[in-house]
Amino acid sequence: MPSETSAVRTVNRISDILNCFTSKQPLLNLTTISNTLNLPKSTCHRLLTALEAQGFLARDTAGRGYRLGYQLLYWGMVAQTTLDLRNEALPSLQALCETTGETAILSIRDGNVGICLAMVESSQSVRLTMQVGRRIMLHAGASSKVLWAFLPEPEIRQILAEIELSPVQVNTITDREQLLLELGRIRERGYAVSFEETDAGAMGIAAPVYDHAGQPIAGIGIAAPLSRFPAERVSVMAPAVVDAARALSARLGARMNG
Amino acid sequence: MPSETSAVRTVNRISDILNCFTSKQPLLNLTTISNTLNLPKSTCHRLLTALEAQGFLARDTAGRGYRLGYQLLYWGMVAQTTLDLRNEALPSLQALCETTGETAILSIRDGNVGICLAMVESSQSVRLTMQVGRRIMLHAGASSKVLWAFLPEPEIRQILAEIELSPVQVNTITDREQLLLELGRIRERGYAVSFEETDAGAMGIAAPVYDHAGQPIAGIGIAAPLSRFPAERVSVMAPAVVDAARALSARLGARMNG
DNA sequence: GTGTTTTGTTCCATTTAACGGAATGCTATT
DNA sequence: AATAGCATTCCGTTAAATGGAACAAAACAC
Repeated sequence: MPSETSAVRTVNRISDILNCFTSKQPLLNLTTISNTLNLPKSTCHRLLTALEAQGFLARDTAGRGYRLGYQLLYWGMVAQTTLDLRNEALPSLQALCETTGETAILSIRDGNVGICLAMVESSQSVRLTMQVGRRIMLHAGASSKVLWAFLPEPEIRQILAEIELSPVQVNTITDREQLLLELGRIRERGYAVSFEETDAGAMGIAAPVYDHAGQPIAGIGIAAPLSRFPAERVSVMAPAVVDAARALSARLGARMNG
Repeated sequence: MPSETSAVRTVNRISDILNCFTSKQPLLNLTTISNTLNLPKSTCHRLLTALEAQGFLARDTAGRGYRLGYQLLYWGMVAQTTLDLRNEALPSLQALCETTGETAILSIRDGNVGICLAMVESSQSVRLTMQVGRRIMLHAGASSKVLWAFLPEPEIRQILAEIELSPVQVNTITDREQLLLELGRIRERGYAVSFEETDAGAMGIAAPVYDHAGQPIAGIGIAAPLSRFPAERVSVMAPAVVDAARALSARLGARMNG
């Protein structure tokens, strides 16, 4: 599944190599990577050596394989601290977490994936967990759906055509028609809701955040265990989420119509 | 200052480009990068476009420039969760923070720079702050000095010859002879101490962590405001730091001599 | 310990993919 | 409308990356 569409092949290859590493597969050796990407061993070896020299990768202590390097840690840190959206959002998340008592999440769309940009965890012992930086699929979960429900129709159709609707949990929407209708409902309602679309025993509510140009650029929401959050409670808590999103939008310079 | 020594030029260039971005200079445009690296604009443009396509970089909302992309956030996250040293160290840091009441830091050496790998912040209102992933210079601060004080002599001399001893704070050691002597003192004492070498009004204590092969691979230490930590208190608190380092080493499979 | 397989590393002739100078296009700014 | 400061595209050239194959080093089996 090597990626295409890029002006410099080497960049794609590097990206492909880095994407071989996941939390579940943190340690890979030359042969594995070479096979996965259908890259000749010598080519792969040369790239890996170069990546290691620059700190993209590091050899495991025992020398048994490669892992992601500390340089990525550093760049990730710089990326994080320089995202002004994130900085602006932290107070809103904090407030949202306090008023609802649940984990508050800021998500953004990057192409056809969502990313958790920031998070404030509920202090309750039973709580939903997320990791900053984690990629999420656009079709499942309130924080994901809200990221594209408010885009212009053509863009929505474009994304809908491109993404894969793999089932994640019992209620994941896997039908394109259904999903399109759901996005419509989200627009009407002004916020997205999900029950067990991504995690068993979990639900979520999320509302869109707009930038100064009026473009939907992020989603702010909460995730809670079902046990504490029956469907009836959604309409009670949703306003808090919508308000938080609106407040953040305002802080980013968005002008609300009406 | 483009880096050399790597098998694939493109990898170096990518690394150089990414390193143009810092917390202080998060937003850069084509011309700036092109000038900084002495790279022809067209070449630079092609690379930037490719990097953007793969998520290494992202265009600023207003389209005025490039910033580090979310993909780096993701890779950074994966790197962080897969570093077993970090996972092993967190309990030690937590304990150290509790017994001393100060911010506890785990640092490692990556070539000629140190990196803050993990941190547990003191709950005191006046406290030292660090950021995970931040790069630190090897010659200033206890957590830095301890990273190479216990290396074999030739390696120490090698590093000493390569690094630049720029003054950071009032007490930063900027003389190579002095620094060599200081490293000797650290070896004798078994831990490193610093007073205002990196931050005004701050001090630090750090001890070496050894891996299963007996190699010094990390440093564990505390950083505190001077107001709370006069020189007399060092000898009282140092054992706690040394113990934490020793405990972590043991957990990593290091066998202590004696 | 010896043979065998697997994995990692180096070599080098070939060719393609990256290169970069120059021309063009696009926005702001005055 | 003119200018300046950028960003983008073009295309002939060439060096830089390529990858098959040979070699080396572990890891494994017996």
